[in-house]
Amino acid sequence: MSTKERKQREFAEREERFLAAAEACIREEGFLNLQMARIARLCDYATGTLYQHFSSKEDLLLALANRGNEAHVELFRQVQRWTAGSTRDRMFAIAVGDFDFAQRNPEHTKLLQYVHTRAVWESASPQRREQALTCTGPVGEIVTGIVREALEAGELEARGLSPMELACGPWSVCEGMQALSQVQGLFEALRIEDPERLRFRQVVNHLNGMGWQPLWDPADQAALEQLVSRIRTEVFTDL
Amino acid sequence: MSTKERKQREFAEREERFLAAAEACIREEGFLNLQMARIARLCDYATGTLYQHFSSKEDLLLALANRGNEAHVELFRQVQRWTAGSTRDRMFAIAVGDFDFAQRNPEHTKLLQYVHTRAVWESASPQRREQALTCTGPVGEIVTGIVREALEAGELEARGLSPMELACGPWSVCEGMQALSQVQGLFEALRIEDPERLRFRQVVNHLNGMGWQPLWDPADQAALEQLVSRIRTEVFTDL
DNA sequence: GGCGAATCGTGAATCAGATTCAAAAATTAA
DNA sequence: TTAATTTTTGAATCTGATTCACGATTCGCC
Repeated sequence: MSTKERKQREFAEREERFLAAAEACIREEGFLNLQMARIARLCDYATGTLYQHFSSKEDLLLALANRGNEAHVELFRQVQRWTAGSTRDRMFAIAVGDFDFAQRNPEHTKLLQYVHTRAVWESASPQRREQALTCTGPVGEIVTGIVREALEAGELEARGLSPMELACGPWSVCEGMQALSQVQGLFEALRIEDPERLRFRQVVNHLNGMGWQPLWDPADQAALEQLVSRIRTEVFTDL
Repeated sequence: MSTKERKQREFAEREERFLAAAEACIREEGFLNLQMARIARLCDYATGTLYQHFSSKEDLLLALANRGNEAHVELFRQVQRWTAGSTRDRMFAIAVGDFDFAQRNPEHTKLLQYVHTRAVWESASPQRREQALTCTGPVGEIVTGIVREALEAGELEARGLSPMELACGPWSVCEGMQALSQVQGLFEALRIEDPERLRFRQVVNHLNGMGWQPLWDPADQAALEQLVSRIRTEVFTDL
């Protein structure tokens, strides 16, 4: 059935072109002004054709978020390859990568936040939602891998939590700080001057609270900055 | 100028009526199906009149979120009044209250998440955004109040962070877990069975990591459950 | 009270843009 | 080559937010 396969491939290629066009549109004018018809026109297809790929605009947005996730996962893989760091430093590196990724891809970050909204999430097709969950799989594996290694090395104690549950701690700290910093003006109103430093401090605190060895002195700002810049040069060399 | 005052009062009353009607609509059919015209009609006003109060639908949604914030703040006040608990227990009580509030007001929680989205936030009027920031003020005061008290009592060390920055730690944990649990199906996919227990564990870990005395044994599940239920009966008596 | 000016409320009309679907085109099968 | 099937098309539909010209109301002043 080579013809059927070819069809499938072509279909996938077209979808990719749609997504690339959508991304271009978003770069131009932000994702709030994204128009379905414009995407189709940009690719020389009719609007209706677009709807053979995406059940709705929200569905397309989620697909776009999923697509961008690839680059995100790549960061995590880079951490995975960084065997020079301790398990704790690697977990911390995840947080640094996550932060830098958000900084470098503000539109994608906004989009991600938007599609994770209950309102939007529920308007996407079930298939797309499943795809979204699936494509966070690798992230989960990498992170729990680090946790598992730490458990085996005795650098961390499970205390009744699964590796995934343990990983959720630092994850929610990152996610939470991210969410807060997305609210424009909040940190200013709260008189918080250096959100980046604060975020990393919170992660350090949290890792300490998990008892992840070796514990850090959270007050040692210099050491923290050194670790961050070390991670940025050693792990995320391409950025 | 009593007539001018009366005008203002009537205007405010009308706004309140609009918001109440909007809330009723949302209860009926979720905030995604909220229609401006319907709200106006429910209050026996023309659509245009609604727009004298709210510059756009997003603006109205943010106003609605701000309005609901009142009940949220009330929870925090209850914690403030609970002088029987240690500072640490009080901070923990904030987390419990926050969680329970989200459970009890799912529509409001979804709405809050939605309006905090960069996309929506930026479509609201600057005045409304400011109002939103202002009305989180009391929350900040209560929480930093607890932190300050802990600092004075020597139960917590600042280590170079301001009270607000310290408070951001537990806050972001709550916010992050909240954000993750809003993504329908995520915890199931991650094989996390008891998000509530996990959330409280994360908060305990985090408070430990901040060095907030007295430290807790995070593995002591029974003690944790006891604290949670104690808080629920002693602090949030009305729920 | 009466008058013009200013403000307010109205809701039909406008506008935007997502979504649909009947017809046309292309592809496949016989 | 023709008929059946699938795909594509894009104009038409539909929903619903937003606007604005108009009439009603109130205000300040005489």
